[in-house]
Amino acid sequence: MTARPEDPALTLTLDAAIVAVTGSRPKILTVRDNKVGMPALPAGPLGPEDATLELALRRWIHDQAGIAVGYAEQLYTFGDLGRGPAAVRDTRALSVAYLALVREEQPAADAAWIDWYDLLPWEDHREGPPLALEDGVRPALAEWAGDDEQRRNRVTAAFGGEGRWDGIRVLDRYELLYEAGLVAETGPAEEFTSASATGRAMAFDHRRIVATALGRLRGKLTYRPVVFELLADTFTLLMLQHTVEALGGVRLHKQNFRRLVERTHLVEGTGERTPSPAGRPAELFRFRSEVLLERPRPGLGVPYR
Amino acid sequence: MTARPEDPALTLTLDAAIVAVTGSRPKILTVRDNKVGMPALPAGPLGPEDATLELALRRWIHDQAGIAVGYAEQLYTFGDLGRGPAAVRDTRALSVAYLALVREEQPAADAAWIDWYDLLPWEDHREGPPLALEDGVRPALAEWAGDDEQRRNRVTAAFGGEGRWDGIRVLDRYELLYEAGLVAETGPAEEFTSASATGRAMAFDHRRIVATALGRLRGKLTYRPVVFELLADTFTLLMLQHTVEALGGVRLHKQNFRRLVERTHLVEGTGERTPSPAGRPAELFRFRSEVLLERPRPGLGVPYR
DNA sequence: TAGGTAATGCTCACTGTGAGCATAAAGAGG
DNA sequence: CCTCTTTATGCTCACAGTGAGCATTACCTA
Repeated sequence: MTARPEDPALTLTLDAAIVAVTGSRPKILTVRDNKVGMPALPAGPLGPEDATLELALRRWIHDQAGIAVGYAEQLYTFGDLGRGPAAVRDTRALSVAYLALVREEQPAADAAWIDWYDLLPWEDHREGPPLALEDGVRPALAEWAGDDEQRRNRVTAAFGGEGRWDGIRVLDRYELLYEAGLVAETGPAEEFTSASATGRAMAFDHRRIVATALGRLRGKLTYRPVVFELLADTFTLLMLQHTVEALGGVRLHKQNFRRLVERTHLVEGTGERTPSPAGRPAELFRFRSEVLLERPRPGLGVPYR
Repeated sequence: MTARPEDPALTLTLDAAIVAVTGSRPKILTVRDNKVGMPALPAGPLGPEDATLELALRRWIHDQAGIAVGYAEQLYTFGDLGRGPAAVRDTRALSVAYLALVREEQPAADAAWIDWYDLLPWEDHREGPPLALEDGVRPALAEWAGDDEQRRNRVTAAFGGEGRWDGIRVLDRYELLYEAGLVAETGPAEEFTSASATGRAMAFDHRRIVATALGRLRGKLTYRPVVFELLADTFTLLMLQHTVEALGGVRLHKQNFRRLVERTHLVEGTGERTPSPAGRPAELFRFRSEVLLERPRPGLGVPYR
């Protein structure tokens, strides 16, 4: 019952969900996979020289895309049989997925930033319950579930009942849609090809990885000040709020958000103010890294009811 | 920038942190590693037939230890150079670690259940701040940090300042102790060999995995009803409380705990009562799985101040 | 029958949070 | 200069959740 290496036919890649927020748009970096013709997550190898997985990730992202990753966090390791490019389908394609945050939408060779609500449209509730959800996904799921109580319960758990929406459960929702054959990756590709109710498809299981990343990020917001990894050094409270809203997929009460941010001492005002395009100019703030020492779990959570 | 398999000298194992709670004792299943002479986590291979990593894990745990795992969750993938058994040190020893929960301390061949506070003594605050922490770890860390503000801050962040203790940060704490050379795995093995202030050593980086598991489990308690995976079908509220306390490493206010459990409708009373060994007999409760449909994030969190 | 040990009920103060109302400080257009 | 528009900012109120205790009830054992 000790370690016993096996399974020689094994390939390993590091996949990265590289996230940036531009204004109110959360973006994710994708490359075009020529074989499949769909956007894919950038992936790189683990070299024999790399001391740790995370260092390997940072190395190849820097080498290949010229991006210096700030925050990085391991997400999940995917290793189902049959995943990965067809070329290696006879072997096991293992991939360790990472979430990486960068401050701006940096230009990268051969790559494109995609709004991740184009990939997961039902996750954006900033303008109220999205049509993609109410008119697209829910009815389709209801039909899929039929009278099967098991299925109905799973739908309820993932997508919530009356007024309930748990922003964290991104992966549950994607997996349910996948199983129900409602995403282009499984279902009838024609019906849902692109930008439809169930979003734009990605290569392999990459959309699952994106869903994992979004869920993890939403969860982490609450107890770690990760938002600031996505913002410039100084920012207005509204910019901060927009960033949190973009990630959480929910709109927040402005005054209460301000109160929360100030009460928790997450930021400190620089004396400066922005030349505002319209309206009263706002003060510029910066992240107070000292909070990390003062409170146990500093963060800017989104209150999902 | 697409997937590009590499690094052929790669071995993969699945390591499992199998957890049970007996009364008020959280336990973890270990095997004896004869090479190193220290307890190790059970590990198994990923076979070519295994459809998913989790199924592989369940398969070999069942085959080797005769244990049927209830809840299982992927924890983290470890792949630093130089980790793993010396025999494979020329290759990369990759290990995908899982957390698994079982209902009772089941007997298993060639394996032993260890109280995990023997491994991480500074994590048990049920009887107040543990001596291992106040008299052992803190002074040693203070000495290690010296005047280095960077180090002092890291100590504060992980171990908390006045009265602050974040139960979740188990891994941060272990890693800091590791880096400070205060655990037997790195430091002078003589001083801290066993049951000392910095706990019992394990083979390889397995104590790191245990720390990851404990941290994850403590976090998950708050928003998923995982405790019930560790309890029998019916239980008294005190048994439930003891289990939560065992995992959280903190004592709870009895009446308030009861109020919380009842208000959230996590359990329902069976009419039955326990023949109590002493005192008034308690009602037996069972988990109400319907909560999963009723509230977005049902759980029994431990309020770390 | 008294004492010990838990289970249960209930109160009170305080904090955090959701929702609004109201005011201040800019730029743009007349 | 005055007014309108657009944000930023201040402040209040009600209410739910939570930490801490006090008090009472129900069994068992000596």
